Amino acid sequence: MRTSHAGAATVPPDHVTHRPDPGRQTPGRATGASQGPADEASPGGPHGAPAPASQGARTRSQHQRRKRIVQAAAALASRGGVEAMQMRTVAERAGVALGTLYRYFPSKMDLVVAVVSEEIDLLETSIERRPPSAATPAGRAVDVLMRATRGLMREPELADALIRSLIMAEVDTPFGDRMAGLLLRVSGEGLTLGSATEEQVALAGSLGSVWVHELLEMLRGRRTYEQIQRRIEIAADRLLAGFGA
Amino acid sequence: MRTSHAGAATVPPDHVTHRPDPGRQTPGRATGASQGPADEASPGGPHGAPAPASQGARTRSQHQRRKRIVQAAAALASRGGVEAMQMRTVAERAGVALGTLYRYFPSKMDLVVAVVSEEIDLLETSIERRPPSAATPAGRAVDVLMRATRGLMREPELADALIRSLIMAEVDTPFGDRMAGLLLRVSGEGLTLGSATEEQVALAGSLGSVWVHELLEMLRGRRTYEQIQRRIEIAADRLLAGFGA
DNA sequence: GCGCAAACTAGAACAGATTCTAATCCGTGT
DNA sequence: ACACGGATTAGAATCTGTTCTAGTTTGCGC
Repeated sequence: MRTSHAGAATVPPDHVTHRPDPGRQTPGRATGASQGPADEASPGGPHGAPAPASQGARTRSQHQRRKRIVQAAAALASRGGVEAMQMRTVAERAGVALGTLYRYFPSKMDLVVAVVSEEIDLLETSIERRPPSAATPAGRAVDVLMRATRGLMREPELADALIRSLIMAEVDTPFGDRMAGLLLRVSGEGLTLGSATEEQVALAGSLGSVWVHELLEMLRGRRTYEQIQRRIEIAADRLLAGFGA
Repeated sequence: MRTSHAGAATVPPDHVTHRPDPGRQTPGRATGASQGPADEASPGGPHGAPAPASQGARTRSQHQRRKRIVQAAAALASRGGVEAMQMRTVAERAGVALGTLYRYFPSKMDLVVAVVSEEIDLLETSIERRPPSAATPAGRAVDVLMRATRGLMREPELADALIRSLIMAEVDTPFGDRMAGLLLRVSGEGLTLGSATEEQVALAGSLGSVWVHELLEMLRGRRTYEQIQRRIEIAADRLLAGFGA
């Protein structure tokens, strides 16, 4: 059962799959949610960081371990998709016990999310290094989205896996908001999720969801890169009209 | 392994999950895709109908059987979501053997898709019976989408399950196009997927993906009905501007 | 009435995710 | 140096989707 445990331990509970959990009811043992007295509300760095517990000693090797895990996962996923990224295999490649892997990532989805996070980090870095130069807000947004699209296209297996998981994930880490923020940032001058109007945030979010959808269609083989570009342009032109400073 | 069989048999291969299948490689036995000499390219009615083989005799009881299965599946899903809709259980409730269930629906996803199809049929029927009356194209589209939203909200478990599966499904049955067509129909006078311009189709599709995304957010508990409505209105106003006859 | 092929059935078998167990490690406080 | 608790580990055990097997049933043409 996926009844998420209350994040308790001195470990890096990197999970994100929480959900209201509307009375699941897997027969069999009904382990009451409980276990560790130790508490701590994961400070939550940028992406779900390991969040060292109280002290901070073992943290070092734990960071390494987490890194090895995500790395192994990404490697496996990049060829063969999520299916090839089997928990046993990941654990093996990362040199940790299956149980440990599950301690770091309560579910496969959490692991996938971690990998996706890294990808998004990469995109943001790329954007910083070479900001979109188009004249219009829509143009800049399209630039960013297509850049991301190209990046994902390079490893279709991984992309497919990640995008799907991303959508499926009962993620607490709003990737949607992250993309919306990114789009807002490149669209208007000093726009941010904070300073933008509710309408602007909604519109940026909408563009983001259109992009994800198109991406999905492409991965299904129903869209070519060009078609996506065209569609994103069409949507962006309307959704982001009048966003310029 | 999900290496889809070439649709061969005198049965109702209701599947839809096909995918390029980029070299899967489950170890163990590597059963060569083969088995039935009988062939037949499922005529494919509206939604993936049972598609009787050559004759047409046994079809009757098969229709019943298929109906019982989908019904059982929907019932289970409506309380407990996809997780509660276990293949074994569905087969049991429908009074068929697990093997038979798999003959009708090659994978769980196919079953889910069948259930979703019924839901969409319901929506289309509802629209016909009581067409949206708003004055603007956007208004009518919003009307339709929010009506669908309310319908899905009634059975959150089922909705969640279905929407997710729908997105995930490597469906050959483009639900997206179906929604887009529906939206086009209520937006412009004689608009249809055929008569609309490429841009219009793209825009209707975009609105559809925004809706799905918002729905997903709602199911994740990050949106209220009102928020969705507002966001859909915002997006529709821009995306469907100038759609009137 | 007989024989065949496809559809069905019951149930075993497999695979991969997730959970559980018992024993060992390791860093910290004493 | 010693005890303690959380972190790890190897591996068994569960759970559920999917596949496979062997035997039975059913509709049809002869």
